[in-house]
Amino acid sequence: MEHGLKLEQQLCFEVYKASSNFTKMYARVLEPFGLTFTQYLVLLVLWEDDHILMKDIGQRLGLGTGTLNPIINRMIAQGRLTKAQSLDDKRAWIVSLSDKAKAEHEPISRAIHDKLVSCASPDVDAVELMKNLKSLNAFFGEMDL
Amino acid sequence: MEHGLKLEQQLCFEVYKASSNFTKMYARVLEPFGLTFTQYLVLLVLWEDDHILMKDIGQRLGLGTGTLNPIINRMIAQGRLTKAQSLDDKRAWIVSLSDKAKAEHEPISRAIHDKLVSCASPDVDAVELMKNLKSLNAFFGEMDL
DNA sequence: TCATTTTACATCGTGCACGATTTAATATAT
DNA sequence: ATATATTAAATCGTGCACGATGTAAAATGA
Repeated sequence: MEHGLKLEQQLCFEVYKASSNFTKMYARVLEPFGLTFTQYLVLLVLWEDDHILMKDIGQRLGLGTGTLNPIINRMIAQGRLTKAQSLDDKRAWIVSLSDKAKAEHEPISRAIHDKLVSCASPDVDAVELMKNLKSLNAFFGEMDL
Repeated sequence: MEHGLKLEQQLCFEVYKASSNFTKMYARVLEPFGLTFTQYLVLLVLWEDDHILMKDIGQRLGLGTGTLNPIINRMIAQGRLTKAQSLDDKRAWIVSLSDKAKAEHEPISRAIHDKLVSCASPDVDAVELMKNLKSLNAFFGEMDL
């Protein structure tokens, strides 16, 4: 059936564009801090739970070691994170926030918040959109096809 | 206000994950054809309108020359596309489908369609989701902040 | 006409994102 | 107890994605 295919094609493309648009918007806000969007996501995780394992960060963000390891290393080089071998399991490494990164929580969150407020659109029902996206992602999570 | 910020943070992340999930799903279907998701998007454009300029492809997909040029070159190397200098404007290059790429339209579309049908979820209201995403992307398109 | 600006494309450097492979540590299963 | 398997990270290669810069062609303007 043509119709169903076409709809789904457009859906994947709209999601693709929305992700690109969000990333660009965040990139502009984060640029003065010397942060990328993905690095910001790592900080979001650690601001919520500090001193966690690489694998736990990867699991929360849906990123593998091939992606996450270089990001963490760059953030260590930036002086934002530290990595320490776990005593319980010598394979595992515990990632922690530096004082600098802790101090950045407030100003960065404010910068993002200010941007979102200044952009608020009445045409976009964020609550409804979130609900649909969560269903979609939950669905993807369960199917591993 | 904390609440508004938190919602938007989650929204950008849900969009980010949804895009990643779609890309992975499409990648698996396209892998037997030796195509990436982005290359498939280029084909979607050309299957609709053949013999168009680089800049028009870039505009439709929201990609700049730094991204698009290497993709087009790889697809030329694959024998899927050809590029010819425009006679009207010697700066511009016209991209066209090879016979191979035209012949692939049907089997690739069917493979994608079969995958989507086999995955159809009653929990996801695709129509509603599309509507919200289109509003969101239209909004991004108008603000260039 | 001729200098200036704009446009279309090419190139470069950085940073994801992914799958595949490797290495070391731990768990398991005889 | 020891071979096997699994796990946590690191590494590698490919392919986006983006901004910045370069180049040539075309459009603009005094």
